[in-house]
Amino acid sequence: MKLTRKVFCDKCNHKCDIYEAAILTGKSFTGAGAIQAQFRKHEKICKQGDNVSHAIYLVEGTTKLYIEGINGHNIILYLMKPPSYIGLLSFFESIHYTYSVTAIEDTRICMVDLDFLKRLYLEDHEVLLKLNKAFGKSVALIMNKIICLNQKNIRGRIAESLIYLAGFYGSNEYRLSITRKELGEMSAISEENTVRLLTELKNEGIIKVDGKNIEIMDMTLLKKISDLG
Amino acid sequence: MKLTRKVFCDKCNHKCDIYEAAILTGKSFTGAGAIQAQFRKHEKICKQGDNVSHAIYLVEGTTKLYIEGINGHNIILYLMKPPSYIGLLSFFESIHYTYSVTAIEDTRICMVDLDFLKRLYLEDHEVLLKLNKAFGKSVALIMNKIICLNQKNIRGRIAESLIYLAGFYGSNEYRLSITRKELGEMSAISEENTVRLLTELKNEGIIKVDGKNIEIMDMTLLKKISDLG
DNA sequence: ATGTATCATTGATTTGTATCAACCATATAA
DNA sequence: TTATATGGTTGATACAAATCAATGATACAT
Repeated sequence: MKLTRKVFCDKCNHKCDIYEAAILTGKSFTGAGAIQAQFRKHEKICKQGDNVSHAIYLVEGTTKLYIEGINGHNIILYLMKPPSYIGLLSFFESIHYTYSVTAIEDTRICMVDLDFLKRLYLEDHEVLLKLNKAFGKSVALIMNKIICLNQKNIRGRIAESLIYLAGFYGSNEYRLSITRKELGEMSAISEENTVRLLTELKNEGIIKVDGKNIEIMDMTLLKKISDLG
Repeated sequence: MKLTRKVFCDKCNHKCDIYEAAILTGKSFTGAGAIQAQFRKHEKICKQGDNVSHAIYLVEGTTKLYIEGINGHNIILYLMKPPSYIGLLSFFESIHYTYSVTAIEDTRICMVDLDFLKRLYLEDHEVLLKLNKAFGKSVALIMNKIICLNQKNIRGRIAESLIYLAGFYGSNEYRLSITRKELGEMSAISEENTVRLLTELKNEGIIKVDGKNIEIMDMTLLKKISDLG
């Protein structure tokens, strides 16, 4: 593998440490067509409709991946934490992003030049299989989302989102890194109804809510609510 | 390329003519891990949840690709006509189908063994790029669908479906190969409201409806209805 | 310390859309 | 030939969820 081009981060001017590319390939090598960048909370990492020039890889922080809909009405498909490929779904069509990604925490990313990545996967098919696998996972998620949003009532939808978040944070007790409005956007519910449902579930003793802190008290019941929709 | 395994169709016992695999690769070669099968109208070609063992390629006929939702309530993502890869979206995750495909006309398909296809794309990267491209296109379509179904009213949704069908059939005047119920499933509308909307648009002179025959009279207006949602 | 934006909450009202019910037309099977 | 299923249509009704409106809480900037 003779990929020796050294590059520097265009934002912070730090040399990219390449370990992200190493993760991508499963190999270690020196020098790569990769640059590093940082984003602060609320900053947009990639924008729906923009040209895709890099494969973006999340190194640190949390982001939301969402579709920008009609008059500022978004749908959040999922949250992302490292390690994950941000630019993935669009990499394969390699024209325009079909979604946007915004940092919900301060974030560090690694941008791998698409041409470079193509060379990578021509030389190493493992890269490709990894990408494919992650890709397929996203698609499965999206399919489920379509059904959820269209066929469950708002109670079932928010239950599903709360369960998803428990998985995302790795615990039934977590501190939300998103606002009520965003929780609504995950479930295609208005902000007001999102709040109402949270207090409703709280009053039923299914969850505990204290500001941003959520605790799922009765996961079995919550799952049932999600399933019956 | 030494892919010489000859196979026969498991349904009709005819030898597969391999031209589909040739299309897949852009090359012609003799013998392949591909079998051919036929399906009649209403027959299911692949089923959501089933194992993915072959890449399925549509050779003749028309199919619908849909997600099976809660209590028999489906959402049709799009229709397919040849040439197109049916098993595509799930090939990359290569575990289970995340959707179902059913013939809406008598259909002929070619099933390419996944292991065979993997060998193909290890040997020829063009195959992969083609698959990726088609894949990306599907994803773009799905993203749009999510927004459409969630943020447009039923009038905007059916307008979008009618426009989509015009593109699919290649003319503003076409004969529906799907029922009213299925037209509704394309737009996540109940069958009853689908019918109501069709007659409504007819009475407004925007479309002509005569049984299965649809003609879009005022495409500009229909587009506006679709856009304003 | 005061103003301003963001975020959260609750109640009242409206409306879009599904559902229910009945009926007709046509094709297919017994 | 009469059944029986499938597809299409229309009207009346019910309800889920968005929207509107008002208000409080918290954080942030000047």
